[in-house]
Amino acid sequence: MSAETFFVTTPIYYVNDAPHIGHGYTTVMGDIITRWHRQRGEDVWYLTGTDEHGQKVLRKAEANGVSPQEWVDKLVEDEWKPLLETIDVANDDFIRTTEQRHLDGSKAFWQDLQDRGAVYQGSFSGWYSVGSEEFVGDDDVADGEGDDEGFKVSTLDGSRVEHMTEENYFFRLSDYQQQLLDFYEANPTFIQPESARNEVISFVSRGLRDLSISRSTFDWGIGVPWDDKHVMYVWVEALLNYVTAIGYGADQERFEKIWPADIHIVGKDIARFHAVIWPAMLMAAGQPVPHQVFAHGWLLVGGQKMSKSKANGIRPDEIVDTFGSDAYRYYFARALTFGSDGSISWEDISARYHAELANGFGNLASRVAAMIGKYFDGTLPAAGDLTDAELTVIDTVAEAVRDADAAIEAVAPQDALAAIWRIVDELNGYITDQAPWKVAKDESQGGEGGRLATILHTAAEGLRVLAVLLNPVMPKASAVLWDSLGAEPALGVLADQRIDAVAAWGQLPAGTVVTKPASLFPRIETAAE
RNA sequence: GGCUGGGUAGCUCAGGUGGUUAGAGCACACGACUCAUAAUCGUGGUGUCGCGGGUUCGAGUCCCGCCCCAGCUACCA
Repeated sequence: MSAETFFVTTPIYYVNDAPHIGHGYTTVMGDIITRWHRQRGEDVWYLTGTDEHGQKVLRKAEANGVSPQEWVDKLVEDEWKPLLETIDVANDDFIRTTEQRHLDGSKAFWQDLQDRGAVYQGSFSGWYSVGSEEFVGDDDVADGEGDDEGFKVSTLDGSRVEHMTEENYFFRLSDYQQQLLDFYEANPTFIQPESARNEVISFVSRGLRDLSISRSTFDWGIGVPWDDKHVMYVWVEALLNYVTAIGYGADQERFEKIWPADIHIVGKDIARFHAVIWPAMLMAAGQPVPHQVFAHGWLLVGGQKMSKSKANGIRPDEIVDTFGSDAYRYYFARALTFGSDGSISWEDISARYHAELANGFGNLASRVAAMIGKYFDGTLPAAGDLTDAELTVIDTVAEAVRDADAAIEAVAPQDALAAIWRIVDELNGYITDQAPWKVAKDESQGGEGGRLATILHTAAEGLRVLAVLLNPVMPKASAVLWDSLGAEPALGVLADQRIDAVAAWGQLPAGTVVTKPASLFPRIETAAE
């Protein structure tokens, strides 16, 4: 058996357009899950990338008077890779489907399918739009009206369609219906959440048809290895990125170490490709199937699905420019139930930023550091005897850590953050109750091991835990906090702090240099709109 | 049409297998405090739980019917 690698993927994004907030959402969630697992000490690999073949890209490039390769190169460099910087994503790899490794790997995979008898040559017939030069799904065809009376038209663009038949290659998807159903039955968490699982099972139960997996009417794609008149159907080719990126057909040892994927994060619109076609292809190729496909919901703005055509999109860099990447990451993880549709709004982002990040967490870090500076000249004092108040803090922290970890295990980042925030609330309450500023007026309670020292040490320990737990979600602020606690010299690099060890109390040694950081989340007075 | 999910306080949402006066956060009001980012802490009200029936000692939670929203019902990705 292969060594365990926790392999997380996002879909590879179709480069037809510029990235929007939904792409950022998917990628951030994958990043949060990845970073958390990394801090559990697991061997983790996080893959994202771009899908660059297909007729739409070809036509877009032609319309812009450049070659498709030039077109995708520009989009990837100018739009897609910068997005990762913008939202502070630490992916381990970025695969482009125009890369040689993907070309080679895809051909190897196809050859394996062919060798195993999973592919045959047949004819595909369907409605073809001459105007847009592509096949149109049956559901997108309607009777024409007016000038198109008597003809069938595409409801997508109104162009006339005609029934056409094309020779191409087919994948024997129909052979896998029962295997898939058995697999879903035996692996209840393979497709999550339940709503997505229901739909997939319902779909497969109705029967599967073989899938045409090549095209011969254009050539912007990867050639079928034994027949260069055909290119691979872009969807099938795109799915292969998950294996071509990790050495399929080229580096067997590496491939076996990383594959299968532990979680494919996808939007619910593409759940079926990942939960039906993809495992069937892997079964056909004799490869293990992924552990889980997690389908997240839509982002709704004003109750409507966000889209460019509705002009209700909010650009990722717009949010990041105003609130920062940490707040972007926090907002999507905290405010939405991963897997369900959820409402977002600028007002809500701003409200949560101020209430939860600035007033709640940021101010907590600020007040603790300020008092250690004021009462102990910035040197963390040793705690004295613990009272029930401290024990309550310690218990709250331990329980929150357990709950947060369990929530990540269940792919519920919103619950993890809710659990972590119990620590923020507990600490703010604890400090107000203990009123160290009053204790400080009593000479007898000062000094190392005194009551004042105990309170501030406890608060600092709480912040230490928060920095560790929030690092996967808000790496920038967590790093600032870690630094302000003077934790690194004693405890090491923040990213190396383990989740399973974080709750152990008293890790910050006395004598640590605590400095008051610039505001973690300064209030945004100019929050317009 | 069929199937899936949802319709719960002003807003965003929790509410396994039915059980005391239906919850959280935000917002709002009042009070406390002053270490802190005019931050923090405490207290407080509000809900025809989509509509109409039914089962039950008892239903947001089960059954029937209906209304509304979203999605799926394969080759645009």
